[in-house]
This record gives sequence, structure tokens and C-alpha cells, in this order.
Amino acid sequence: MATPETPRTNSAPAEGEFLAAQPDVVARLREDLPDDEVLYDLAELFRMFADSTRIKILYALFESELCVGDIAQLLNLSQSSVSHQLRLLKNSKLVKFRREGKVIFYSLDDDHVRSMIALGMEHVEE
Amino acid sequence: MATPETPRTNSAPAEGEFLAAQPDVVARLREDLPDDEVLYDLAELFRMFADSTRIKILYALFESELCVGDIAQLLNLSQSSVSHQLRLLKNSKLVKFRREGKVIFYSLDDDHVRSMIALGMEHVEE
DNA sequence: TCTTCATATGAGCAAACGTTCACATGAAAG
DNA sequence: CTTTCATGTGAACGTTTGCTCATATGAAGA
Repeated sequence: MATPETPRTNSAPAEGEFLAAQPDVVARLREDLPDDEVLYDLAELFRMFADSTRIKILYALFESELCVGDIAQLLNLSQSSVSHQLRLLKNSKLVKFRREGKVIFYSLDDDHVRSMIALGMEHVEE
Repeated sequence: MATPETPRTNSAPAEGEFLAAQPDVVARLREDLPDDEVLYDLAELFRMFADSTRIKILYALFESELCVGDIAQLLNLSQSSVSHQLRLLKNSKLVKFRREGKVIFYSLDDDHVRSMIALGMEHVEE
């Protein structure tokens, strides 16, 4: 997808300002680094988990599919806020939905979501 | 740590605005959700990975310890920018450092960093 | 001590984010 | 068709973010 993520100004730093202590290592690493596009996408993915509201939504969806109203009530959020966040999660392919009459049920759309959050938990819990 | 993360206004939504389709499920989920504090910390952790500059820095540190100048040159960033980001990573206990004369070498301080990024990669690469 | 070199840090700015508010959309019931 | 109800969406707003610039810190060498 490669959305520009956060294309701040980021002009090249002044020429010859600071030296590398290990030019050889730097040169080798430059080869091995994944493409910028991939790293942008990666950051974009992590950004989905970088807000506690979205974390809560994902956490809630661990156990069962839920509609917007369910989530809003559970997390004490406005319907609008939940809907906005679900759109982001949907775009990032972390969440999918299913229509049933007027109600739309959301559920997790990626096996990695659980392991991702579980892994983060390990760090948080020291 | 429980930094307030992004304590936006987030006032409670208007009373009785929207209904839950599954009140029973909502009630049960409310019990099971981890504490707000934990979820804040979790989001804070993910926020460290939510910027491609920081991802690049962490990626670079996969292979060997590096000083600020190394990283700046490798990633074409200003010394100041790298230093600012390293401070964040340091505060989040993702990175540690070691002084050698005037040079300060940074390295990964958490086993989860690699698996975290690897897991994210799996999602990005479809 | 006085420089020099590597790094740290505070202020300021422009961009991006998450929420709210108001309204649009679209399906079902009458 | 009209109303109702669940959800979607655009604009506005205040906050946060990541960068730059200028300067501070602190170690090593002259």
C-alpha cells in the first residue's frame, strides 16, 4: 500500500557534518535495509496499534464479533469515534465486516493481530 | 509506566444514544478487558514502532551496535533527529547504550524487538 | 585551561492524529 | 413513500508528533 505515512520535511542533513565511527558496518547495513516502501508500510501497520482506543477495539474483537453500537457502549465511546476507527482498521486489513440487516458486525481479519498484541503485552508486563 | 499517551478530551458520549446488539456479550467483555493503564502502556509501546525513522533505527541495530553518527549517516538523517529518537527508544527500554570515550554506542535492549518487527513484516508482505 | 568532537536538549513550526458535531447513506418496517 | 434506526463521513478543533535550528553538555587532547 505504501501510504507516505508521515512525509515530514526531512531534508538531507548538512554535508559532512558528523562522521560514522564504523563506515564499513554502515556500508554493509545500507545494503541490507529493506526498501523504504516496506518500512513505511510496516510503520503504518504499527500505527494501527499505537492508539489505546484501537487496541481496545481489537481486544474486544478477540472474543466475538461485535457491531458498532456494542463497541461504543463497551468502551464508552461515541458511535462516530468507533466508526472512524473501524474504518482505519478495515483499511489496514485488520478487521472485516458482515452485514445483517441494519447492523454491521465487525471481526478480526488477521491471524497476526492476536500474536502482535500478545507479544506487546510481554514487554509491557516487564 | 502508564504515561497518559494521548489523553484527548473523550467525554462520555450522549446518554442512551446507541444500543448494543448483544448486551450480554458486552457485559462479559467489560469484565475481561485489561486495565486501562495496561492498554495505555501497550499503545505507547506500539507507538515506538509507528514511525519509519524509528523502525529503521531498530532495524539497523539488529546487526550491530551503532553510534549516533553511524545511524545518522546510514539513514541520511540529522544528528539531532537521531538523538531525539534514540531518547524515546531509550525511555521505552527498547534500546540501551554504552559509552566509549566521546562515542556512545547504542544497541537493542529487548528480545521482543526482533520478533515484533518480524511479525509485522509477515502482515505487510501479505 | 581552551579547543575539539560526539552527543543531548529546548524551542518553534508544520503536519498528522483522534475526537466531536452535524449531516449523509442505506436498509427495514409501517 | 416516509420514518426509523444503525452506521458512515466531512469539517473543525485542540493535541501530539517529528523535524530543524541553535545551543548546552561533557569527554579527550593540546
